[in-house]
Amino acid sequence: MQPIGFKSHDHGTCIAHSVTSVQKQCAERGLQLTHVRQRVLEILLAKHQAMGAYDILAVLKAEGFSAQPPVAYRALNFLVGNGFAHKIERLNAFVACSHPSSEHVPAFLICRVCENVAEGIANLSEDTVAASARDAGFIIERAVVEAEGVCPNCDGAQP
Amino acid sequence: MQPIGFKSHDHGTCIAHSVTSVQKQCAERGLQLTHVRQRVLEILLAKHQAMGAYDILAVLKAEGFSAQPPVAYRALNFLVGNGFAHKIERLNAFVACSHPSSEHVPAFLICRVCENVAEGIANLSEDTVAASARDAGFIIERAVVEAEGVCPNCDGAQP
DNA sequence: TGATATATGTTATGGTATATCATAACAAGT
DNA sequence: ACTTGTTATGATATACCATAACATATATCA
Repeated sequence: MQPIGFKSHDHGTCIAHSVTSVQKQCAERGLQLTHVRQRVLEILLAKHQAMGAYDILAVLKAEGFSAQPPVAYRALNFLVGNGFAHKIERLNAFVACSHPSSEHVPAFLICRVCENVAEGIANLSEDTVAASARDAGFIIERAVVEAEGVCPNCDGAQP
Repeated sequence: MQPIGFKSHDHGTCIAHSVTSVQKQCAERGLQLTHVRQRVLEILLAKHQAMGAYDILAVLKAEGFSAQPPVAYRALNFLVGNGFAHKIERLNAFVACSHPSSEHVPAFLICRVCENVAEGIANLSEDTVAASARDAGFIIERAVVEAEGVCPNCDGAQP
């Protein structure tokens, strides 16, 4: 599967499709995609840059939502916990999931110049990581790959 | 290569060997392994659990070092920047590197029960991650794998 | 309806990290 | 000796990230 995020595409339909997909999954799984939760998802979808909780909070505030930190964190925890968004630990920031319909190990390609983020999929089960874990008797429940580097748009433009 | 950290071993010699190795590398590479830096490395080596900067700071303080946050962060940045330690983003914490003599993509196996951490080595270049990056034209400069799960010592003991 | 669970509002606080400015220590050039 | 460059420390303040705790409201279902 291809990472998205470093190619131009139609954000409008991209956002609409993702929201529809998440709504459908919530309905199927008995999850409540409340107003705030959906709005936070949309805010994340509107960028391919990772957003900090306080950035999101600022947007919510401008729209008249209550804007104490827990409001953002609760919505983010809902989205992350159900696979609709991811937290990028390296940046203490969040992104909407690009592949929300399937279980996967996300691999983030983080451009250190423009700070855009693309999400790919890692296949750790065929990596030395899986062998290490097996040898050690360690059971992997969740995993993430975070790679920092330079995206094609910034390569050459800036060192 | 095997992860270490979930097997018992002789910490005393483990620490001594690591410190000697790092001292040697610093000498070769013209890096100054100052008193604080070495002490922080030793503090990290003394555990296989990740330590927060403020945990380290508390130890330093007890030993009479100056104990403002930048003291710990500067030493940690030196160690991380030169490959002698790693930061585990998921925990906002630091561990001494288990393979300080070679460039590698570290893969952390983090036990969510006992919070011990083992370090293995990932081979992303043969993972789908490398293909994704290549397709996207993204140049990976640094990467890390963080896996959360249950270690062999905790499996069965606690759900 | 009433009982239970889930979601939100709000205040306060805890934990992590860095910016900034000042100083020390030492090496190297003039 | 004097200046300059460089690297490491000391110290203060503040920015930034995240959650605890408790009250209130809304949904869901027996």
